[in-house]
Amino acid sequence: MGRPPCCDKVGVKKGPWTPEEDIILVSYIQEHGPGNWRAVPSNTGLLRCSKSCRLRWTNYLRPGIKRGNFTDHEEKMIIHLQALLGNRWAAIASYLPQRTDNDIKNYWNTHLKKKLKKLQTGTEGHESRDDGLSSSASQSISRGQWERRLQTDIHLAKQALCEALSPEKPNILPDQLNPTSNIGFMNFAKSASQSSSTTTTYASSTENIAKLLKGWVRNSPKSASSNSAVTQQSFNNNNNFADGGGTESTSSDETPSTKADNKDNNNNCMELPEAFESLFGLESFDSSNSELSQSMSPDESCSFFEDHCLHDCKQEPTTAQMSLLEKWLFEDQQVKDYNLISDLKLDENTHNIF
DNA sequence: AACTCCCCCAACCGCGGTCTC
DNA sequence: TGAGACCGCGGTTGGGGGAGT
Repeated sequence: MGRPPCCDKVGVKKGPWTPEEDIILVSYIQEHGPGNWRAVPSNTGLLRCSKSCRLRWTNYLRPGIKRGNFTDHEEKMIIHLQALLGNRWAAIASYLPQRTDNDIKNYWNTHLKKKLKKLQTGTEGHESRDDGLSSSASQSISRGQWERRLQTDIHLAKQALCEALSPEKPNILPDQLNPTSNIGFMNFAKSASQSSSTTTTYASSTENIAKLLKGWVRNSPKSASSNSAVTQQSFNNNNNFADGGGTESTSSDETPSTKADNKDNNNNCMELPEAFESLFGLESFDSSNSELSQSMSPDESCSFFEDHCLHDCKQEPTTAQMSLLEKWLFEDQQVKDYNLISDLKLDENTHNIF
């Protein structure tokens, strides 16, 4: 193991990206679409490793990233999902499409961990261990307890999915959706301007780059599909919608992930276990939405959304799924929180973890 | 005003998983 | 089938900037 780092070559630049580099990268992606990162440095002349390029794109330059403060809803969702999924930031990020996994991770580490820890020490009246909430919340839950909860979650997810697949279920219009579950594509158009208030001068400039991409995604056929790089982060990466299904890959650039996405997209009619897997494993779930572009205007998003989510196979309710999932997450939250607390307390009692 | 401390977040690192040949 | 290449993820770092003194 221990593959040598990809960036230890002499002459590879590290550190903060400059606007010039960003423009070069964005221009290249505009032309070729994201993916095939290996080729990016050589083709662009950027003195960056492929990884750095990918990271810069996925965490910063790609369209639709919301910056700035997390809403209460996002915060609760993160807390809840973290308790459920652990530190699987990419998975968590798939529920918060405007946020990158890195953002969520940072937010957790810098805010939520402390906040919950404080809350916990406040309610429990004695200090907790110093190993952080993440570990206390997720690691302290014994595997058995976690699995028990998971069983319950599976049941709830199945119920939600059944409801979601029910034909009687009214279509959920995008503007009725919860802002965070709404994949951000409705709000995307606003996001750049909104977020600009919380970003640095340079960040603003990159947002401008992202804004430029708005038009690009709409106009460029190539950008539509390629997406390998963004697939795993799926929801986050809604710039790949243009062909309406991720069915076309960028010529020779089709990557494994692209194929996986296509496969996922073709698996819309899921059996329940798969559906569950999609809900928790997220890949399928994500990819079904990965085409949705945050680069769309709200109106475009609505129509696209309706076109692709409501008529496409039994996939109808991508948003409905999301909505139900959230419903499941939050309407049930009190119960779950109670369970979590109980579990944590149980752990505390039985394992003296705190 | 100068200095120190602390926080935040962009970026890096290393590993595991997957794909290709 | 196995080795190498590539990608994505999660943990960690460190520089910039704000807050406090």
